[in-house]
Amino acid sequence: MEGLNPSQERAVKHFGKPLLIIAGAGSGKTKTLAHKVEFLIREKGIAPERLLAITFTNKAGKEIRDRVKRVAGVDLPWAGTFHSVALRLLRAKGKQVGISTNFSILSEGDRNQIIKKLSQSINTKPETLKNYLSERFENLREPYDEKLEYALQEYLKALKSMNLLDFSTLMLYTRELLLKNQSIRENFDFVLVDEFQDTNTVQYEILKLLARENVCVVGDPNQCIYEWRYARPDNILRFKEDFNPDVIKLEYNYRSRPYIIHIANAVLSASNAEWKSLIPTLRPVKEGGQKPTVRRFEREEEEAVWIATKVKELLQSYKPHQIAILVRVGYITEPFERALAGMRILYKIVGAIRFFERAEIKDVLSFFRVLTNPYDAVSFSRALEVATRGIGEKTLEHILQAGRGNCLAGSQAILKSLPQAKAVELYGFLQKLSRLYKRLEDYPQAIEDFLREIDFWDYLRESYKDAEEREENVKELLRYLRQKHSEGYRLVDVLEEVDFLTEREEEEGAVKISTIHASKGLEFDVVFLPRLEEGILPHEKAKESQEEMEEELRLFYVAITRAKELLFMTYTRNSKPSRFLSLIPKELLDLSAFAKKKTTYMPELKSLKDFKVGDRVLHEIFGEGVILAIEDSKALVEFKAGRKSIHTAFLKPVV
DNA sequence: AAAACAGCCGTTTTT
DNA sequence: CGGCTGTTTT
Ligand SMILES: Nc1ncnc2c1ncn2[C@@H]1O[C@H](COP(=O)(O)OP(=O)(O)OP(=O)(O)O)[C@@H](O)[C@H]1O
Repeated sequence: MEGLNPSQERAVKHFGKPLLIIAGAGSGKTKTLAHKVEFLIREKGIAPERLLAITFTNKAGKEIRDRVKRVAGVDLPWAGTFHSVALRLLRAKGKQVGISTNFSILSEGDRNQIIKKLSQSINTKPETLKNYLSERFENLREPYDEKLEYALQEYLKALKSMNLLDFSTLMLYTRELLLKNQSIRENFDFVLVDEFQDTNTVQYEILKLLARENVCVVGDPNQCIYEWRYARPDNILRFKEDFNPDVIKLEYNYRSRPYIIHIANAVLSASNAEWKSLIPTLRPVKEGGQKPTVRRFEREEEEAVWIATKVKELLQSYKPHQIAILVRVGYITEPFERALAGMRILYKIVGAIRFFERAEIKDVLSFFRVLTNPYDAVSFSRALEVATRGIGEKTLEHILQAGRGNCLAGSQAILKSLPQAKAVELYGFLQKLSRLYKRLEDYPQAIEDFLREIDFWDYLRESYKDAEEREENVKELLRYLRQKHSEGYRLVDVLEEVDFLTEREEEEGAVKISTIHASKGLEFDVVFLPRLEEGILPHEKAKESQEEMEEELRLFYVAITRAKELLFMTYTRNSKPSRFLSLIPKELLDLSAFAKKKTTYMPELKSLKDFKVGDRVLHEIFGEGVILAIEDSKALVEFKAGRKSIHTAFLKPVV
């Protein structure tokens, strides 16, 4: 088995019992999983169509499919996210749980609209209802509030009447289906789950209903960064109890240079997570490398220009797509865009406002959606707004009533009872829609003509200030449709892809600007981490709870461990430097920029925990000890091995 | 009843 | 800056 170390090889060849692979970043988890898929197919005779491989993103799913195709020459139809797998199951067997199988997916934005309306009707904040839905659907909590439960039931009814499913009801009904029809599990001979730390409760229950002995899950709880979305990193602990798996740990990091790994370990040592003892500390395989740099700037423009200059310089030795600027929040990217553009450096933003969530894109797609699912009132409303004048909320209500939810039938039905002007307008629109419908075979051309018929381009110019950019986006969408069409995609396939796809294909020749979240599982030669400031990382909103602060720390860990060769960490004086920076021992950093300016490394910051003189503490290497004195953030500790002065971040309280 | 407009808010992370 | 709300105009 070439290219694998002994532990990885053991994991690949393991068979006959549940397996848990638990390991830190860059230890080859994904690689091992990919090899395991091939091993199962080639050596164990598992039929590819009976192998379920669950990934965190659809992109990762596609990578596995492509790889299996390349290496083993077979298709792997069941590789994808929980959601895409759920979609396929419900399309095939949704009837068994009362779902009509031509349902469409409710987008995030439209979902929020519905939630907002419902929350108004029960006098709560949308946020409260949204959390309630998550508690009930993702976390499988029992009903615990009468009013909210009422709204939830209304929500379910609304979706049902529109023949729509959102991301959480997709999980909900899938679980229901699997509970009802246990034989579905017989369709799969092996189940694998990557990024297991970011699965939530309902997904775990789904896994339990799909898998028995032939199951392998792979994860790193320290890389759980979706707890805010009800991911449960402790599913790993539950898996250990429920499945009694063999456990294989991987400790060698093949990705990063040693300094980077030591920094990542130092950051992690401040975590108080319950699973800490389970995960081996990362050990570098690579050698050499440069110390990661920390720099401070007055303003974000200055920081951006410095980074852009550095990028320019590094482009001599690194490929553009091997350089990434990773940010905590999307809205701080403008200075970097400006600075990079100013230096004629091509860049690509990922994880920003997603292409298919843009208003103008949804405008165009709404016409298709109405035609494939005439009960989709959300899309119909949007379509009316774009293509007609004088037909609004009230008329739509009448339409829905007349058609008992079917927008197209309802429209036909009320034509007679409408004032003439409105009737003419609506009739004209229905005519155009019907012409579009008849030409759906060639949907790219049909929609292009349709858009012209409804004067869509004028509509764009009138409705939006930044019309040019939006025109560009629509043209991009048309190009995308033409490409899909030429690849043999039917319209329904395209709409399905769009529901889950967040990004258009990425360009090879561009530097990446991405959120840290969206960079999960990726790696880059060069990583810049700007704006490492209090309020940004850790984010202001996370400071209220210990759990969220832990997640912020993990986010920093994930960010650091994306880097293979070079890592640059910077902050501006808009705020105090991130407390997480002070977790890193100075010896691991290149701080030369500070030496010149005679500034101290960083202001003293409180560590995540408070210690007093006399506290018993634990250190990873020196063991247990007692604090003799505390100075700033360092503590003088008496260990068996002697007295040491240690940053409190590396100490854990002994209880 | 629908559209246009003006002034307000507050900015996480996304399958 | 963008999205929402309440108000005014058609
Ligand atoms: N045995 C090995 N020999 C050489 N290179 C390896 C080996 N195992 C993994 N690698 C390389 O190490 C890098 C990290 O691997 P991979 O992405 O699979 O790690 P991971 O554990 O999934 O990381 P993360 O948790 O950050 O997603 C990849 O470039 C991979 O090719």
